[in-house]
Amino acid sequence: MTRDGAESVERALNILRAFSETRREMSLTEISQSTGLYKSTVLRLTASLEACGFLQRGEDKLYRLGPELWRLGAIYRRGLDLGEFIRPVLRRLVDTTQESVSFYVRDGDERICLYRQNSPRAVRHHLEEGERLPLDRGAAGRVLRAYTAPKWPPGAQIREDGFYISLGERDADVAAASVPVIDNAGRLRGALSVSGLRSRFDTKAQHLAIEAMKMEAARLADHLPASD
Amino acid sequence: MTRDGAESVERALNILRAFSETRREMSLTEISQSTGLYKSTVLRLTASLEACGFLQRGEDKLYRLGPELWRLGAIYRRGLDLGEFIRPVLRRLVDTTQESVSFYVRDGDERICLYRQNSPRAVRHHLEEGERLPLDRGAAGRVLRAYTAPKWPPGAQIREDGFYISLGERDADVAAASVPVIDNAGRLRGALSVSGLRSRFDTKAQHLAIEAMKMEAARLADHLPASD
DNA sequence: CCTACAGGTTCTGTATTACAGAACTTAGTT
DNA sequence: AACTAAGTTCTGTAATACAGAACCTGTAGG
Repeated sequence: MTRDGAESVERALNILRAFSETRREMSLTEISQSTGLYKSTVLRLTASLEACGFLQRGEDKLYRLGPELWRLGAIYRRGLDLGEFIRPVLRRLVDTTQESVSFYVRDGDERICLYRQNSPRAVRHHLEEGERLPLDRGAAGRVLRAYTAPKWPPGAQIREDGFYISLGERDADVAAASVPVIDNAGRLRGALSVSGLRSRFDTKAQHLAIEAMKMEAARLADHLPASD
Repeated sequence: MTRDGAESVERALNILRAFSETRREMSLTEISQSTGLYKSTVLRLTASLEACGFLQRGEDKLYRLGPELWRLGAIYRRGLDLGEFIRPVLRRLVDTTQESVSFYVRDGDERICLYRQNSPRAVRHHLEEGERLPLDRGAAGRVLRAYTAPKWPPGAQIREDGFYISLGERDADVAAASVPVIDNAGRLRGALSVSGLRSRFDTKAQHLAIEAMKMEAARLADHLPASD
């Protein structure tokens, strides 16, 4: 029994959460192994998920995520109102820096990578859209925190600089630089981040990335639609 | 008790489904009214939804959809692999026709509007992405059925024509034209559809829309990434 | 300042449900 | 034909989720 909720609901949601970019389809047995639930339990829970449009089961017996997630994900995304403007920016930044570029927003004590454009280079920092990362580590995390928690002591310096560079904070081989995206109403909408191999991301590359992101962030400020 | 599934799971999923483009946030009482559940039941089910990232509750006590839906919706969308290619097409078709343009896929006995670009005109056919519509009515529904149910008698003529025009099939004032999008492997990927006021959508406008959609569909065929 | 109302939260007895897990079915492989 | 693995069905029972009353809190109006 869960502390406040409904155990069977969380079991069903954990079935959904077992899907990922690399696990877009799963058999009954794979779901059972992944979630630790008995197959008969999985069968019963997936029947409800299918009935409500959250899962689909093909004639091959494999389960895939269902269209209701698209609809709800689109509602969530439109609440954010950003993709249309952010994606082209990320592409231009990849062209300029030749490194991977992301856009993050804060969610509680974490940050979420909403949009991502990976570097064309074979050796690159890999990350998936939708992934959650800590707030207290990594360039984008610190930038988001600096602009959303005014009383956080290190935030003053970050706001003064207007950017943050992390060298191996989350992963020893990865370096990243990040700048905030603030709209014309003065509200933080998220953080842009360029990340790549630390050995490549020298002072010159850092400077180039920061200037390019600052320019794009300023452009975005003029174009972002007002949020609610 | 549900026939095959878990009743509490379906209740929780119905809470999620109560959200829409026009109801992006709801109070506890609104969710209770919308779903017909007791407030204490809603409180318990939403606790699980929040714990798993499917809902968020602000300090204003309002519930909003959570980031896990973005992540799962993105997985679903990337499974489809289309948005990147379809959206620019829809914009060009809106420019050409000055009417609303959609892209649909079949899902069981329904079709889903995956992507949508509305007409800039004040009076226009409105629809939301993610919405489900019948398969047996409306231009896109018939096109999808013609290419996915070879034995459906009216399908032969539609395949021969390569398009379908509906005049007031779903809504008396709305007319639509639709063409299939078939990739280079010969697989149907969905249907493009232009829709607008019937009084405006005369023979000339229909012809223009169909030719423009056919051209775009042919271009898409060369660019669509292979699906699984 | 007091009262009323509406929304949100807590609590609990009990009927109902979801589960574990065995047994069975089906399909594929050797 | 035998074996294995995945999927499906079944059921006794422990555990759960629920209804709905009671309570709490904040706001508005008199």
